[in-house]
Amino acid sequence: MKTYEYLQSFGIKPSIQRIAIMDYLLTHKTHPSIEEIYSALCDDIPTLSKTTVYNTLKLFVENGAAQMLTIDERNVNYDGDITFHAHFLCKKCNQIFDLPAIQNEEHVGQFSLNGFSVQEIHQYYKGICPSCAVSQNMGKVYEERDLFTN
Amino acid sequence: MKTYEYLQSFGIKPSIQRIAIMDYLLTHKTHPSIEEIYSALCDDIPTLSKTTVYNTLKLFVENGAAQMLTIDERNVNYDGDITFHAHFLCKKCNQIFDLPAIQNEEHVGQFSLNGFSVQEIHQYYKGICPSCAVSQNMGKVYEERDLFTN
DNA sequence: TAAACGATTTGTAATAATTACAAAAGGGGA
DNA sequence: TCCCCTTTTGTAATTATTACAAATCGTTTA
Repeated sequence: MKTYEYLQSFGIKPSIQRIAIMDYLLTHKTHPSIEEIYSALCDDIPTLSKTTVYNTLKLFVENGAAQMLTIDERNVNYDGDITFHAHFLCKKCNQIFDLPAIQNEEHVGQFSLNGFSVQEIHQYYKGICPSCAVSQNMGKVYEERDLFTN
Repeated sequence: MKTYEYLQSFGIKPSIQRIAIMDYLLTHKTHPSIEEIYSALCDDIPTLSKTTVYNTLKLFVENGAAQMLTIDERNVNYDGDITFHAHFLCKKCNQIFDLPAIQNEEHVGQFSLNGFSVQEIHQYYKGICPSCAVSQNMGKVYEERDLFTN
């Protein structure tokens, strides 16, 4: 499906900017921030305003075409993948990764939990990602070697 | 246990400010923001600086005496309850509530998931809380009545 | 084709949260 | 009391986000 049709399927009227932003979300699984999207698209759309990126992503979220992640305390991130999955934030490189969610049968649509009307579920993990764990261990190795060389 | 002993049990050297902030966290289950804590304690400690509140909560989190919640995109919130539980953010009143977590056996301590070294798990729900749901329905009732009175 | 209208985009300015940093204050031990 | 280290404080800077009005765009209508 073409991106402008995809937007229309969420009731969103397509525009150059909206198509470009949704395209970016669908082809970059990096859970980008506003800044990342803005910087990346500035080359193609030199007149692009950061306000447009804010407005557009707000529109996408309101229409269910994207989800907003609040895993990183520094800024908000966006995900064009609206299927149910968990996210992992590496405390070292600040990258966000997809992980399978702890399944519970109730995750489809709106449901009630202890009297609370739940519209969204977010499962966030924080820690160290595999590649940062490697460089962390390399650091340890260097430290140990230093014990001998000193 | 007195609060200064509680802090010491996490390796935190007590001070007037640290005790007051931890006391606030332990007696207010509102998941307060920096601003809420600062405003509340200004009466008792008139010289209190907001920077101290930031520094202190960072220290608490680093020492495992409190947890930082990133459920609200507007600001960070803190929780003195360090037991494993989920959180619910009401999109209407922006209050945060405790809910039981989806249990998974791995939630104790650090563990590995798909090669990712997990140090923290957060389960966030977003939607409408019971009391806001009531006022929302009342709004509907008023609207319906207006259909007749107009 | 041009005028008109509503929706979208843009740029700037304001707001709000957070961080950086250096000076001041506090709290023991010698 | 002096000294040293830690903690606190205040201010300024930075950053993310929002508000808002002007400009632009697209489409419809005359």
